[in-house]
Amino acid sequence: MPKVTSKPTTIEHVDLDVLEDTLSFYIRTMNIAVSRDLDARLDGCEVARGTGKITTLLLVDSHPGIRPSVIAQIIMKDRSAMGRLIEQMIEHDLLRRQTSASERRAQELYVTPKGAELAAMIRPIVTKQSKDFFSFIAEEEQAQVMDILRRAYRKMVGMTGERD
Amino acid sequence: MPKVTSKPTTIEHVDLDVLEDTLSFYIRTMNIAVSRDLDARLDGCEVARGTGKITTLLLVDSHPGIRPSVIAQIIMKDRSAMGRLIEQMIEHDLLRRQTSASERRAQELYVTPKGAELAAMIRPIVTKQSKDFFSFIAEEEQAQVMDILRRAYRKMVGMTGERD
DNA sequence: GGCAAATAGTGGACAAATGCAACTATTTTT
DNA sequence: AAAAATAGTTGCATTTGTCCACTATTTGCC
Repeated sequence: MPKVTSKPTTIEHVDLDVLEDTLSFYIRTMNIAVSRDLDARLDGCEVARGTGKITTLLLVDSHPGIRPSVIAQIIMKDRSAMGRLIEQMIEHDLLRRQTSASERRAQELYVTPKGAELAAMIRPIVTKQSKDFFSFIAEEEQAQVMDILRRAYRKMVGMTGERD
Repeated sequence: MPKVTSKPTTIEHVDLDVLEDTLSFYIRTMNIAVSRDLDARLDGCEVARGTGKITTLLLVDSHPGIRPSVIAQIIMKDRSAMGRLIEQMIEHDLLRRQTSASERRAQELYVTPKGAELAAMIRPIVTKQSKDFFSFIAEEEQAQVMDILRRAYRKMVGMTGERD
């Protein structure tokens, strides 16, 4: 039974119905905002727009030889979307691809010099953007949210938490 | 300086570079997952796919006469995107539109009987989906995250926190 | 009163992203 | 040796978002 209010003409008189208490609503909405902001800061940077490019670049940079399918799992894309993303980044001369010697079905990804340079440039930007964007949340609370979401994420993608 | 690990073939040996500590990464990633899950549950429901339809329906239902532009602010879309969304929902006979008597530039939105019915059906689904999806996070922590994100969201869209 | 600026909504064009399903190549199972 | 699983590719249809220009109405100012 929704509480009914009439003809609100400004946002201040609106309540969000059940969405008010729905975590998914806030995740979905904050996503739009934070993504937009990030795109704005990375404007022209060859890795703007859409989730994935940044993660892919950083991941390949710090895990030379990593496979597309592994990245796909991490960013939750299907293989075809992943393939296109990589194709795009190869055309931009950020990545290089070679089929694995041991597993000739699979590929190994490497950054190009240009890719490495961009990764180095982007790393601090991404970190700063997140901090800045959420700056109206206290550091402590940011950490808290992140900690919780990190655990959720890890369970979801099946990371066990062990490092190598 | 990224820590370099070589050729990971499974997700368990991957660390996320700086993204590991980047709140925006988790928001963006969880968004993909939660949206997909929601779409799956609402399959066929006329309001699946993409942020906005659900929020719009619930909002119009609980605020009869609300304006498109107000909803646009809430879900962070531009007016043209909002217009198309509404158009679509009108075609599906979920909403009804009439120009405001006092402000002939503006419109007032109302749910149709079918829209009201759908809203009633959807409300519990949305709530449950969020709870279920995040069920591997303790209730308490869910509430904590939600509380923080809610405040962030409100600041962002310029809600002052007063209710009507 | 009348003109300029702001606000609400519409419409078109265009570039991307997404998801699905079919297809090849390689490896593993049985 | 055949069947099933895995990695990646390709094509297609759908959706989405964005940008920009355009109309209508209202408001503010001179």
